[in-house]
Amino acid sequence: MKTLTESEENYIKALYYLGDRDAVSNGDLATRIGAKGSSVTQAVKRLALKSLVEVVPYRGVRLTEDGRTQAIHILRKHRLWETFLVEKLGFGWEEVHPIAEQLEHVQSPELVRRLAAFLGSPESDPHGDPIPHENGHVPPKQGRPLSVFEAGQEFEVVRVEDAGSEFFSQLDSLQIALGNTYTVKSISAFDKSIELERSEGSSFWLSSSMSNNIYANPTYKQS
Amino acid sequence: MKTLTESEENYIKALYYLGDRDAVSNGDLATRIGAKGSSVTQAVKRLALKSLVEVVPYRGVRLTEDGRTQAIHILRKHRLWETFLVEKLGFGWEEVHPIAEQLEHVQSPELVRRLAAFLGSPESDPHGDPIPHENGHVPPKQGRPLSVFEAGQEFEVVRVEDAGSEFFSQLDSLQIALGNTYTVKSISAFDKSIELERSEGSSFWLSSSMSNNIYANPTYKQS
DNA sequence: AATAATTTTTAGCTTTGCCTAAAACTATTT
DNA sequence: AAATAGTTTTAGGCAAAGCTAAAAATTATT
Repeated sequence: MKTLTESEENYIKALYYLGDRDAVSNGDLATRIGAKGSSVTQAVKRLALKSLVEVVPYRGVRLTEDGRTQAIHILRKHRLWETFLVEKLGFGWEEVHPIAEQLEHVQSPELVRRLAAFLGSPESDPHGDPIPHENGHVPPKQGRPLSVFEAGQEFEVVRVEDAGSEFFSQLDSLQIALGNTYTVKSISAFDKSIELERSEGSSFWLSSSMSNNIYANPTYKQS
Repeated sequence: MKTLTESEENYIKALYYLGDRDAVSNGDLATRIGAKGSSVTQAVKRLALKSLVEVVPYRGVRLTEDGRTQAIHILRKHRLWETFLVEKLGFGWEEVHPIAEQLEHVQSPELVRRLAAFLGSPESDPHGDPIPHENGHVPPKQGRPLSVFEAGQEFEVVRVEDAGSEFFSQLDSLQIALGNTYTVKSISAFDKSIELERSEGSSFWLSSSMSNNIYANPTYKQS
C-alpha cells in the first residue's frame, strides 16, 4: 500500500463521499474537487494506474477495494482531528473542517493510533458523523432528519450536516447542540417549519431548511 | 505575506538552520535539503522572486527579513508539535521529528495559538530547544556541552542535540533526561570520556561523542 | 601564472496537476 | 432518425520540483 499524494488522497476521499462503491460521473467529481473536467480525466487515469479506481471512459469512475480502504482511513483521520480540535483546543464546530482537511494528510499510523487513544477512542466526531474504526469498519450514520418526527415526539439531536457557517451560527444562537433533547410541539402545514420545545419549557420555530440538516433519534421516555 | 509551498518552507527552514542571517552555499543547502545542486539553484531563484531570499550567483543565498520571519514561525510550529507529541500523546523524543516535519506545514494561525495555549505556552521543546515566541523572538539556546564542566561540578541537563535514534536510546538506557542533575566525578585524560554521578549515588561513564551532544547548566548548590 | 579540482549554473528532460479550446461521444428532443 | 444539447476526452500549455550531463565560474595546487 504505497503512500499517496495529497491530490490523490483528495480524489479518493471525494469518490468515497460521492459514490462509496458506486460509479461517479466526471462532472460530479470535478465539482466536488473544484477542478475542471479535463483535469479530472487526467487525475483518474493516474489513480487507475495505481489500482485505486476503475475507469470506464464516458461512463464514470469507481473506487477499487484498495481505494475504498484508503479513503476510509483518511476519513478516520479527518474526524479524529476534528474531534481533537473541538474537544481539546476549543474550536467551534464550524471552524474545524478546513484545518482537519490539512491534518488528515499527515502520514503516521502511530500518530493516528495515539490520537484516537488520547481522545478516548470516540465513536463520532463533533458533527455526529461516525469515526471509522482502525480495522476499516464504518459505523452507520445516526439519526433521521427532524422532518420525519410527528407532533408530540421527543428526540435527541445526534448529528448535523455541514451546511455552511451560517447554519452553524444559527444552531449556536438557538442553543442546539448534539445530545440535546427537544419535543415537537407543532408542525406548520404551510411550509413544514417545526416548533420545538426545550426540556426547560421554552420553545422556538425552525425552518425546514434548518431542520433538514439536523438529525435525531426518538427518545422513548420511560412512563 | 503569501502562503508558501511545502518545498519553499523546507528551503527557508534549512537556510535559517544553516545560516540564520548569513549566506549559505549551494552545496550545503543541497546536502541539507537532500536534493541536487541544480535543483537548489532553481529553487532559490523561485524564492528570490518572492523576496524570501537574496541570491548572489556563485556566492551563496541569504534569507531576507521576511524569509527569516517565516522560517521562525515554521520552527515555532515544529517545536510546538513535538511538544504535543511527547507531552500529550506519549511519543518518545526520538520519534517525533519526522511527524512534526509534516505537521509544521499545516496553515492556521489560530491552530498554532490554541495549540500553544493547550500546551501551557511551553518555553522549550522535548529536546530542550527554545520555542520561538509568537512575535518572532527566538530565546537563546540553553546550556553548554558537558565537556566544559570540570570534576566536582554539578549540572542540570537542559538540552540534547538530535544525533540519531541510537543516541536517544543510549540516553534512555542511562536514564538521562532533561531536568536531571549529575555531578562530574572524573574525566579521562585519555579520551575525554566523563564519569558522572547520579543524585542517588550511582555512577556511569559517558563517551565524549555522547557528552558532546548533551548540554547542561551548572547548578550552584546552596551550602 | 597556469593547470587541476571543485562548485555552481545552464540546458534539457520528467512527473504531477492544473488550465483552455477543440473534438468526440452520449443523451435528449423533436 | 436526425438534430441539438450536454458531457467527457483529447490536445497542447504552463508552473513547481525534481533529475542528469555539460558548460562556466571559482578555488586550490603546482
